[in-house]
Amino acid sequence: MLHRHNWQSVQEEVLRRINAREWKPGDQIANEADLAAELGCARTTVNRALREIAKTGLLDRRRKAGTRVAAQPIAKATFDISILRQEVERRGETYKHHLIKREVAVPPRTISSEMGLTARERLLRVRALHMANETPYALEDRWIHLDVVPDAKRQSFQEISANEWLLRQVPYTHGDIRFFAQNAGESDAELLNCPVGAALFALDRLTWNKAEAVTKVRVLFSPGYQMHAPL
Amino acid sequence: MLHRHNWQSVQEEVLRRINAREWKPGDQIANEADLAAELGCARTTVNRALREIAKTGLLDRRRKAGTRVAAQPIAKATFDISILRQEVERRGETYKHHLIKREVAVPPRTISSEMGLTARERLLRVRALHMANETPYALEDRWIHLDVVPDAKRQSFQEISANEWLLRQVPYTHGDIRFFAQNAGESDAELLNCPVGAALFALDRLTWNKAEAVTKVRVLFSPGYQMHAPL
DNA sequence: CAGTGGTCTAGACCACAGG
DNA sequence: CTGTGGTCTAGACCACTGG
Repeated sequence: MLHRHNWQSVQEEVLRRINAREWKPGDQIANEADLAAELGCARTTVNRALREIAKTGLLDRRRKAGTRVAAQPIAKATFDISILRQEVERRGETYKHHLIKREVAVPPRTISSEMGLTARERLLRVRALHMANETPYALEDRWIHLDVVPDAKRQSFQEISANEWLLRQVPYTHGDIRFFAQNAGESDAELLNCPVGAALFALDRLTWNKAEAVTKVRVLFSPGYQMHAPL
Repeated sequence: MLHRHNWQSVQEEVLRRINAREWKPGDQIANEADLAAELGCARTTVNRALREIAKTGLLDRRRKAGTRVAAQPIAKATFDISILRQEVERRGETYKHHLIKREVAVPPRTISSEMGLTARERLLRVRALHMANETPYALEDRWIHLDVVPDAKRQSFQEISANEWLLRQVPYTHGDIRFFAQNAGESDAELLNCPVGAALFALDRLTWNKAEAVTKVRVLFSPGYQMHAPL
């Protein structure tokens, strides 16, 4: 083994050994210094390679305990969650959106408690239908916390969708996203032009700016929608 | 601005500036050397901080062109895809699984073409029901390429599920995962103990070892299942 | 307490791509 | 051609934690 002088080739070599079962699940592998000596590079380089592998879940690293091949590999899939318009246009289709409703209202209890608000607080609700090539693509139902995003009052969300406006204009610190399946209700079915009861892919997304909830959105996708990622 | 001597605090400071719109979407920011001088640390440290931010999609970096705040932030959500047993047990529930079928058969055309096989090649098919606290959790329908995983012939998959055995024993180089929604068919409904037509969260997963397909699996989850991730 | 990973530093060279 | 990020190196100190 000679001259692994960059971290990618060190990574390749380590992955090869794991793959070939030279290092088996649960095994402790050589420490960074030894591995660096063996491969003929600096410890920093080995560190980089192993750190990146550990992030994928294939290695388990702890000070003093050393580095081990994960006994139970956990696959991590990373999905890009972009603006709906981009998603449609990247597929070479024509994007449009229609505003269905825009009102200030008191949300259901479940929403206000998720967002950490009092039960009576009024939020801006925006519903919109996103289209790809003139056919329904996704149905957006959003609640916006006006105390956090006062500018939203002055936005009609006709020219630009709430989805796009918020992502562009409003910073957030963290959030949470959930994927699930849901049967189309009557109004969903009508808007998405699909049978009542059709299985719809859905997501709920809640974003925060520090301790304050910014917006909560549910998106229902037309039947046939798939979300995919490399593994 | 003094003494940002570790990459996490450099990262915090950069994120703060983006968040506070001191650096706006599309703006080019200071180069690494200048930033290092300003913050009082080595360039390497700034590099680490910016590299990590760029991986989340919030910065766009190119040699010579410099570093810019992403004009259209793309959120990346990372999901842990673990063994079903672990998923159940982590929720504090009791896991069991039942083998429904184990046979060698010719798969449908769609499967064999996805896996890059000739239409007549025979694969091992395993269907199993995964249970949490004695109630159905997920239904697994799997095809295994026996040329790549000959050991699978000797496994009954009664003691250990195919899901777990493969992830533990069989290495793969890459794969692809898809999430979607699907209405429960009659046999799905019977096995999962849910109404026919219920919206089920589903995933298809195809894994490869270099150029050879290892296994293709479809998992249907019981109604109510959610997959979530931080953002 | 001592072994291991985590990180920082200063300096260097290189690869890429903008102008 | 030249500015920028990408990386490597040797050496150092530190933080954590297992034994």
